[in-house]
This record gives sequence, structure tokens and C-alpha cells, in this order.
Amino acid sequence: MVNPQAAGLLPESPQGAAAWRVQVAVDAPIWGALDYASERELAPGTVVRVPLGRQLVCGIVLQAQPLAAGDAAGLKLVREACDALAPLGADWRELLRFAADYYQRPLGELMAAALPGWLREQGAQAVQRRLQAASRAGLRYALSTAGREQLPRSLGRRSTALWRLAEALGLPAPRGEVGPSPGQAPGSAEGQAQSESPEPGVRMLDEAGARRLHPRGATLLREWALKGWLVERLPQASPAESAGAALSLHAEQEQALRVLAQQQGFGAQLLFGVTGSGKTEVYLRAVQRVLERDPRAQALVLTPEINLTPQLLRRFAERFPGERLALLHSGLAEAERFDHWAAAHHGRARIVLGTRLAVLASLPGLALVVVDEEHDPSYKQQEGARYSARDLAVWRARQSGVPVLLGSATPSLESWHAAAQGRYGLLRMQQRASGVLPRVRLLPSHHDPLLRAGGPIGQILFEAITQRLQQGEQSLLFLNRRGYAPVMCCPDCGWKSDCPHCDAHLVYHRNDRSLRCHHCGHREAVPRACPDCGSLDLQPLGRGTQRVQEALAALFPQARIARIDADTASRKGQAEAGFAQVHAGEVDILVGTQMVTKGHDFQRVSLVAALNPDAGLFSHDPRAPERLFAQLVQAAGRAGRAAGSTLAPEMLVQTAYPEHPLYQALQRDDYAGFAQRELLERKRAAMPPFSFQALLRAEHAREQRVQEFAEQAAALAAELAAEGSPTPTVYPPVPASLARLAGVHRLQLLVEAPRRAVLHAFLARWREALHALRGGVRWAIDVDPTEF
DNA sequence: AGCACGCCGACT
DNA sequence: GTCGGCGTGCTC
Repeated sequence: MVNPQAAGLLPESPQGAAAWRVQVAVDAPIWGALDYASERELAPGTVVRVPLGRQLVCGIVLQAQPLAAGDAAGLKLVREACDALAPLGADWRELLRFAADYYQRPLGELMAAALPGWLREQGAQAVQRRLQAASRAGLRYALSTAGREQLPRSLGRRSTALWRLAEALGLPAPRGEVGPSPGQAPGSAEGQAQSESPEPGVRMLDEAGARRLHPRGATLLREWALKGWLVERLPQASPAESAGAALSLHAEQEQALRVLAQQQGFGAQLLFGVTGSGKTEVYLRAVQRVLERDPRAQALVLTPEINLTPQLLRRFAERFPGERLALLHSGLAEAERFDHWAAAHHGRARIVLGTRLAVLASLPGLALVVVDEEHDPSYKQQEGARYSARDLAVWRARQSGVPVLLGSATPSLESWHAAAQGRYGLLRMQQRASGVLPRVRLLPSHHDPLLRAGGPIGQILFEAITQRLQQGEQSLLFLNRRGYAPVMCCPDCGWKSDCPHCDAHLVYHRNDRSLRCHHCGHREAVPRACPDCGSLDLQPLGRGTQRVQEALAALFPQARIARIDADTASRKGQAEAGFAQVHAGEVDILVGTQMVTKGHDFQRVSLVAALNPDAGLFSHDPRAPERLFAQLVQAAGRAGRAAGSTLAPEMLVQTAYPEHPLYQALQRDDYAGFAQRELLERKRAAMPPFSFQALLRAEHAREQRVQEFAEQAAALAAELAAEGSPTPTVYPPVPASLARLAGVHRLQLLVEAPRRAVLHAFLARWREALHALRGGVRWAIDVDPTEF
């Protein structure tokens, strides 16, 4: 017999006690799991910390199998298992496996990304402490069978105060010793401990109640729970409280909810509702319904990044006063996000409201998925694992056999197509619950005297704003460029202010006389003279929000003008402060970027104007038109919510192409017509949703390196194609939309297949081959790309 | 991703 | 003669 210690094994190596081999998906870009040894069996889904190289990383147990004695050679020991956290469920693991596979990312890395960062970095003890300390409000304890037997022995006969606690939990007091004071049921202490319970004879007690019965009550409950004497119970649903506003629904809402109520199991419904048609109310009712039916049910509500504003949150909080809401978005502090995540994971929060990252949360009781503004581009992650939260939401709903509700006034073409094919149900809500839809007017920019004179707004827009000023109503103007002017230019030699690191112009910011790159953050002072020819006559070219604001101030000297864009909103809360001013009526004209068209319902805005949004019409990005259409519809929705405005709400579009079909459809409020046209175009060009795409993005500081890599990648693809079997079309490498960004050269290869399975099979093999390429080029595959 | 190992340029 | 650059490969 060889003594393993005498054999000189390292301390980290398993000793004789290690009897299990566990497969762990580790937080590192490693394809496939790594094997570790463990002294005890670890359930799949257990969060562990394992040594990797010379560091300690977070991992998820995928499997554990018994280890024959002596077989542990070469395996390192699992350092620590996070027992305080319930193992991640099989469905969660399956979801992540699917996502990793589909988006061509390493499983461990994606799993780690789906966990709150705090959990990844903290040790098991810290997690346990935090879980215990985490607001346990509402969590109740009930006696377990073990507790029923063992607690009396532990308490003995003398500990009167402790017996009071035990009694509150439903343990009969020892005969003749202590008992409840007559007339005072133990559970009724200040109404905190509840005697009603799902099972007869079971009493429940929460920490607040326990503290009233015993100074150490809360601690004791936790200790007993850790010993297994108590079980944790979720708070009961409180249907009476959550009945919500007795708001009456209009016919279309009723109809939508009827359809949803009839649905059994999985089903995707596209809720196609104009701005103000009351989509949120439908979400609220649908959530309410699933929560009432099952005390364990959870609803996942996804909203675009920008939309997770207090408004939506407040509506949910008010409608479900008895429910714990979990909030998941990147704005939360790390530890706080862990609390919310854990509340969802342990089923304590039954409503989970979050941005795209919430789609990867652990939701053991998932019963309904809602995707608000499902067309919103922010659902597609644009770095790291480039997943589409909307698509994963649908997959997840199917996996769990629950309904998914996709809401939008301007659905994505993918969803619209799915509805046309009958894969999704279509619920229409074309009737505005309050206010009227604004009239859309297209203002041709040629021949306009004011515009020709170099002004930012034309005659009709000028008059429209003047009217608003006279009536004390507000106007909202937006354009896509922030800063003062998009570029500085030398009229003598044609020099333009270009970024030294990117293929982009430097934007002129007048307030601090700087030139800034909006892509890499580069910043420099405006040169006194042209760097090329020395001319002193450098001119700002074009118009940004600052310049428009300035020009408006000259045109309307009496008006109060505010600006909201990424520059004014640089500090947290500044944008909100600006919006608050508008709400308070302290602003007559609001100028901004797209930011101002999202998330806020202004009560006194009766005019919205888009200043020259034409760039979206002729972009190289095939999705630019649908984004433009959605933005304009969204913006139009900001006008005309007001009931009290005297002027008819209007949306004005100042454009060089008033005849363009996109604008014509907008004017007719004809999303369906627009979508049909776009889909026809997509079909002719064999583009999604009529084909399936992936993009290989590659970058390197040296242009030649990327070029070589791209050529090799193309060659590998050709080899794979030569091996037969249906193969996608691989287009030649082209420069990315910003060919040079922050000093890095970027190329991309588009891959397109008629069927998803073909694309997928190809990608898996291609990725593996690409992995062997050298040259230090950073690359990633973007499946279902939305930006080109 | 980190982190070490390894092989070629400008410095005490 | 070394310090350090990044290019390459590995992590159970």
C-alpha cells in the first residue's frame, strides 16, 4: 500500500478522502469542462471555487461520479462549494448549454457571465452570510419533521422563552410546564406570526415575529433552519391585495387577455399595440393571473435598457404590493444585484423585472415571460457573448412550457414574420386608451427659405413651435448628432477633423472648444489654424444638438430651452433632472438625441419634430430602416398623450425625401405596410428572417494581421465547404463599419445559410478550425448579427 | 481570461 | 552581458 502523503502529493492534490470526480464548467474561455476531485458528492448546479492554474475561479458543477481509489491522480481538489446557495437547476443548465452552443461561446464563461459578479468573486462564507442577512422580510419558517422530533429535546424543560418561540411554530408545549398565556395565541404577536398555512396544523413564523417573542429570536430561527429543524416557506400570495386598480379594460385589452388566459403551455403572442394602447396593463394582468394560480409561479419581465425607468417599476410595485420584486440590470451595485438574483433563484421574488441580462437568471418557478418593446436593439448584447435576450426569452418559454408575450408598437420583422406564419399569435391593440395619435406631417427641406438660409428648422416647424409657445405647450426636437457640429472643416484646403485612432470625424464641442471622438473618447483642443494649410478660417460643418439649441435660442429668445443628450447626461441622474424640469413645465423646448424619445411620457408636449433623420434611409446596415421607423413611431408617441392640450398633437419630420415609402408609411400610421415592404425586400435579397446569418468579427492593431487572418478564415470555410454537405455562403472579408476603432483594425466575414441547422453545423466546425489559427488576432462569431 | 515560458532588441 | 517585449500555449 502506498501512502499518498508519503508519495509526496501536493497539498492541493486529493488525499485518500477524495471519492468523487466532478466535472466543472469554469469561468474561463475554455471549451468543455474540467475535472476536479471532491471529498463529497456535489449536486449538478452547485457553485464552486476551483484552482485553475495559479488562481482560484468560480465554476458550476455539471456532473459528479464516484472515483475509484487512487484514480484522483492529476486532479485538483474543489476548494469550496457554495452550499448556502441552492444548486442551479437542470433547466437553467440546459438553457445555458443551449445558449453557449447557439452563440458559439464557452459554457463556463457564459455560465459565469449569467451569475452576479459578486457571487463569482466572493467565497462560500461571504455568500452564506449575505444570504442570511439578505432582507428576509416576508420569509417564514415552519417546523420540519426533524424539528418536530428534535427541537423538544434540545429545548429541555426549563427554557421558557425558547418554548414560546417553539410554540409559535406549532410545537405543543410540554405538559404542565410552560404554555401559552391564556387568550394570547402565540402566533398572533402583533399579527406577525401567521397561523394560517398551506398545510393543516403547520404554523409559520417570520423573523420579525420571532424577535418579538425572544431577543435572539431571529438568530435562533436561522440556526434551527440550518440544522434542518425548520423549513423556509415563501410568503403566500395575497390575491386580495394584488387585485390592483379596478381600472376598466378596453375591448382590445380584454380580447388579448382572453386569448392569453386560454393558452395552455408554451405559446408566443405578439402584442402589437400602438403607443398608449395600454400594453403595460396587459402585462400586469397577465402576470397577476399566473401568480394567483400558483404560489410558486414566477414571471420574468424584460424591458430595454433605457426603459427600466421608475415609471414601469412603480406600476409593478403598486400593482403587487405584497410581492417581492427582483430587479436585474447593470446599474445595480454588485452585492445588491446578488440579493435580487438570489431572491429570484430561491423563488422568493416572484416578479423579476430586468434588462437583457435578466433572461439568464435562475427562475425555478418560471410561469410567464414578457418582453416589452421586443423590437428594441438593446436586447442584442453587442460584446462578449452576443446573445439576443428576446430570442432566448422565447426559447426559455418553450423550454418551460409557458407563455411568452412580446409587446411592441413596431415589432421586429422577425416577430412580425413569425406572426404572419402563424408561429406566434397576433394580438392587436390599435386603439389608444388615452389621448389621440399625433398627426404626422412630412416637411420637405428643399426650397425652404429658413433652411436655405442655414437655419436648423424650416418655416413650418418654426410656426408650429411659435404656436406652442403662445399656448404654453411644449415642443420636443430630436436629431441624431450630439455635440455642436459633426466635423470641423477647412474651407481653403478641405482638411477635416479626423480621429487619429478611428475612421471617424472628431466632433466639435463648442462649450469647451474641444474636438472629440464619439467612438474612442479621444479629445483634443480645436486647432487655431488648419494643420494642413495654416488657414485661420476653420468652420464647423453640419449641426449637432448644441448648435441647434444655440440657433433656437436666437430664434426664440423668450423660450426656455433645455438639452438632453449623452453630454448633458454624463453624470448619473442628470438626465432625470432634465426630464423632471420638462415634466414640471419649466421648459418650453427640449432638444436632444434619441434619448428624449424614450421612456418618458410628457403631459404637455404637443409637438415632436425629427430634424433630418434621413441617414437611416440609405445606410449600409440593412436594419437601419426598421430602426428608423421604430424610433419615429416611438417619438411620435411622446406627443399627444396630454388630454388638456389645446393644439392638436403633431409629429413633424424635416426631411429631404418626403416621398420615401418609409415616411409615407409613417404618415399613414401603417406599420403593417412598412413591414410588408421590408419583408418583401428581405425575401428578395434572401436575408433574415428568410435566411440565417453569422458574422465573424476579427480585429488587430496591425491591418495586415487581420487581413491575413480573414483570408485564412475564408480558406478554412472553403475547405469545409469542399467536404460536401450543405454549406452556407461565406462572403469575402470586408472592413467593419468603423474599419479602424481606437487604433484597432476590424474586418468581418458574413456567413449566410438557408436553414439554421446548416449554419449551426458549419459554425461549430469553423470555430474549431479558427481556434488553431495563430497571429494574435482577436475574433468572435456573432450569430444572428443585428449590427454590421 | 490570466499566467508562465521562451526567444530577440536597447540598456545598467 | 541582462531587462523586457509580445507571441504561444495551458489551465483538470
